[in-house]
Amino acid sequence: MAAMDLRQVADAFHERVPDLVDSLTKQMREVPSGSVATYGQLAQALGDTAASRWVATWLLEADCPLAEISHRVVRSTGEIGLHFSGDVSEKKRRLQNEGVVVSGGKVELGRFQVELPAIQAPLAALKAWQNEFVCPQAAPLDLNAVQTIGGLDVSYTGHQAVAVCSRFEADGTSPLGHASRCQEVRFPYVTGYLAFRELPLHLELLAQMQTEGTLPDLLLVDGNGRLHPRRMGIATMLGGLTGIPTIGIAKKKICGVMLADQLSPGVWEPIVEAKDQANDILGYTILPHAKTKHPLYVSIGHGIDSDEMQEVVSRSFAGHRSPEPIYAADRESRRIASTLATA
DNA sequence: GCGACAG
DNA sequence: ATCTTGTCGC
Repeated sequence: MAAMDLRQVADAFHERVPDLVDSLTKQMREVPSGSVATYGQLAQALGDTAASRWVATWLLEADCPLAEISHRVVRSTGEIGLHFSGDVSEKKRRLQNEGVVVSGGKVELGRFQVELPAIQAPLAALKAWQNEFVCPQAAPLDLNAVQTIGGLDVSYTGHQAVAVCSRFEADGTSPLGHASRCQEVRFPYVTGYLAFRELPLHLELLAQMQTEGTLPDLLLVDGNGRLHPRRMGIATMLGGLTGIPTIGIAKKKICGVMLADQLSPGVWEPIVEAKDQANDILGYTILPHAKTKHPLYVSIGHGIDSDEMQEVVSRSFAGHRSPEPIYAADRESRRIASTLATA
């Protein structure tokens, strides 16, 4: 594939990422005094109930611009839930002041729940993007032609994020150095949408590396690839956007089930959507070594097949839970993030 | 009560 | 991911 201009790819992607805080703010204006909405209802209005936890935690943040009306958002059970002041009775007081009846710690939703007007649902649009995204045809990977492998990870200090790409030789365990990029992050973490939070960083970093001539031939990405509710995890989207072969490496399972009953150190076990779909392998789980009880979840990103993926990841293990490129990127990004903490 | 889902 | 003390083990 002809080399992509990653500067342009990064700009185009950034352009398409919506501002969820803006959308939530607009929705909250539709919840008047004397009525309530639920966390899930607001998330659904944004396009996916998967965002309900983010809605709840965002409204609890001390510096949230919506704090003064956050008492109007309650749980789907009618329980009033938590309040940013740290005092639940304060939330109850505010609700009662606005005419909302709270009895037994609960609000009668049938009587007080607001009806939200259907508007632009940013998460629904992103979900559609994931479903429709087609990775450009990639040339078959020649593992012997791979010179360098990169590990990509991100650490945070508040809303400041630090992305690091750790470069390694093709053996997967010989370090060559790091490249890093710091940036403000607005998009929240919502299960299934990690790409929209972290890809802007990764793409900026890779565009920078392309300029320096240090772009790796293969990338290990923190997060999933095909092992994703819509088969479009961050590793897959990154590979499709850049044309660089990618592998997704996750420490926790996002979906699917393991076919086998047991896990043995060093053995790759397929993950499928359900046990009656054994022919459609989404990814693999593996215990890197006998010392760990917690497995890794590895899946194809883009431009590489399962055998090659297992070969590359297996030879990148060196005593840590994660493959060395990911482990190194994790440590370096945390180091830099801790540097920014008091700055 | 059960299930639990990347960073 | 981050917030956090001590504690167990190489």
